[in-house]
Amino acid sequence: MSEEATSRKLTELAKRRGYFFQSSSVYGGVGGFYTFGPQGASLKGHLEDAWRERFSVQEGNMEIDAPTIMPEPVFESSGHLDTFDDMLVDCPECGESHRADHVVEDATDHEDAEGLPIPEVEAIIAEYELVCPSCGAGLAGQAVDDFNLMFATNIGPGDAQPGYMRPETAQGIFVEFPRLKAYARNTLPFGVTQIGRAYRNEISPRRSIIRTREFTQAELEQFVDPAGEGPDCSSVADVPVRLYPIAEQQEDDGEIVETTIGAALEDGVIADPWIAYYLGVAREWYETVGVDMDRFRFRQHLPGERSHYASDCWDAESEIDGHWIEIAGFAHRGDYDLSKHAEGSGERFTVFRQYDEPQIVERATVDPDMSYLGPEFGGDAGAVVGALEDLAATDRSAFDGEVVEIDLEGETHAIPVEHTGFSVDEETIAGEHVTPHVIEPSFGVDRLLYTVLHHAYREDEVDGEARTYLALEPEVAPTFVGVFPLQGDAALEAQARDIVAGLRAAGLAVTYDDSGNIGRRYRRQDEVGTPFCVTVDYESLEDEAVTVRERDSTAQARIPIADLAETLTALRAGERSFAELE
RNA sequence: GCGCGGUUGGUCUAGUGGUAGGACAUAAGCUUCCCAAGCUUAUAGCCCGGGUUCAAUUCCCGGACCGCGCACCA
Repeated sequence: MSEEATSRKLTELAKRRGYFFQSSSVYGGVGGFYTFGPQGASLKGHLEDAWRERFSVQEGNMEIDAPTIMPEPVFESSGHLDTFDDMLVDCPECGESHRADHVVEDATDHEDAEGLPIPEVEAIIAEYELVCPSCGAGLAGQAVDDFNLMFATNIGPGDAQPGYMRPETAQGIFVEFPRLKAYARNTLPFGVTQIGRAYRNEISPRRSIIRTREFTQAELEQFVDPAGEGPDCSSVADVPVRLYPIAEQQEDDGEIVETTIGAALEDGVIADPWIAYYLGVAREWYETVGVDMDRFRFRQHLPGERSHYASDCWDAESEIDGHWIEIAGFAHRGDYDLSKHAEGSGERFTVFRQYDEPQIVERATVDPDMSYLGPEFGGDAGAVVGALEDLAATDRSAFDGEVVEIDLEGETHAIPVEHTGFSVDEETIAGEHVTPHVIEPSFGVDRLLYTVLHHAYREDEVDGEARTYLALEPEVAPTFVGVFPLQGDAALEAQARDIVAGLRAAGLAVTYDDSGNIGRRYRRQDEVGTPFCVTVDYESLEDEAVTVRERDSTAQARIPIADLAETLTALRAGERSFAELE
């Protein structure tokens, strides 16, 4: 079975069984938008719940939920308005599309064509008679198109307040940093998570739900003190990982390095301990939700590949269709975002770091006697005060004599020191304001869901009959247990419905099915990945026990109805294995 | 955005200038009963717009969408 065949079968299964499908297709559909059906919405919810539990709850981080539309200044500061904006020019001969700014930069002295207005770029192309990099045809006179990957909108009536659909959930966290750090009681490190939708007006959405225009991210912004210690990595030191670092990618025969988090950190393959820590946590977590570790690796971004904000970045990649796709990114964003928002908003995006020991410093200050300076200097009095303050900070010896001399617009003035209020005092400095650095593990939920389905897809034979099933982890499977009466019989149906009610009351996701023969019902549940089925037969009416059947092995075990909820709950939690029930 | 290929019930697919057939699935009934059994019946389809034609699901043009390649993926 080729990988492409799996993709086709999975897409068909996803449509037919309600995992995901093209959105708005009754109106012809729209590219890059998918609806998650009943099974898909449940699976996605379970994946999000599992992520929240691991990365928010277990890490002691805080989760927020920010708007998907934000006003223009947010994206002016974040850089998305400029760098998310491409200029494209089409070749009239071969039809190839090229980045106009790159064409200009490659062939002329202009180094920052991206910042130029479009008419100017068009003029440069005409002036230099630039040609298509692919076929050499002249590009002069071709229109340069402006394309920003953010969806634009207007907030309120008219166009006075432009806004954009967020292209990543991260900005919703960054802009609220001043308030969030207060919730963290002004102490680093702390982490903030968010699970939500993000939007990118992709030129060409492709490959099912791998690249869409609306997608779900689960992001964690870990705010750390740049001079602080890293996290305790001992819990992840022994986690085995497959790494594809820059050095290996640049080799002709570069290979994936099999190592552990601890060793990679020690060898410097992973530079930052926070990145290392979260790579370890992520690797363990991915395995619990059903990512095949034989088709999983961490790949480091090449220098030219990194985002405008990142100093280092590792991607988690899963193998699908024989291709590696990015399912998470772990970026070191430095203080880029917080500094930019501090600059853009004028607010303070720092945390006060207390010194272990307060520092005592001598500080020379002035407290000028304005009743003297005012009459003496009139309108220049303010400037004189400024000059005195500067002088006190830079050259306190100037105040040693009876008078102090200052320069004001080329003229020298002598001011009696007694009127300057000059003094040298000891000042206690308890700490300093630091702009935190940001470590950002950013997960693509849709791509994870696709990976989990792909890695769970199985075909086998049961009693000579072909079978398709999804070997989903019980924790994330949309339906946990199917309950069937062995045949259409009022007594069996009544007991089966009692069992359904009991299992639902115990918090399990249950489906009831009395249609068709028992084998057909097993196959239905196999195909959507339900891990267990319970069948009520005539003996059940006598002995108050039912048959529990496991999806992957099709093995069966007889369980008393009284123990059913408890047994199934233990199976879901992984506290018991099915084999020990048989 | 460019190039190539494609679009027929829920899904997969056959076929045609005179509006379509199958398989699976679904529903009802009979029968059977622990792994997709059988019989009967039912529901349900030619992506959209324009052109050519007496007549277009079919031919032509445009569009939407899907797949692949290029470009793009901050």
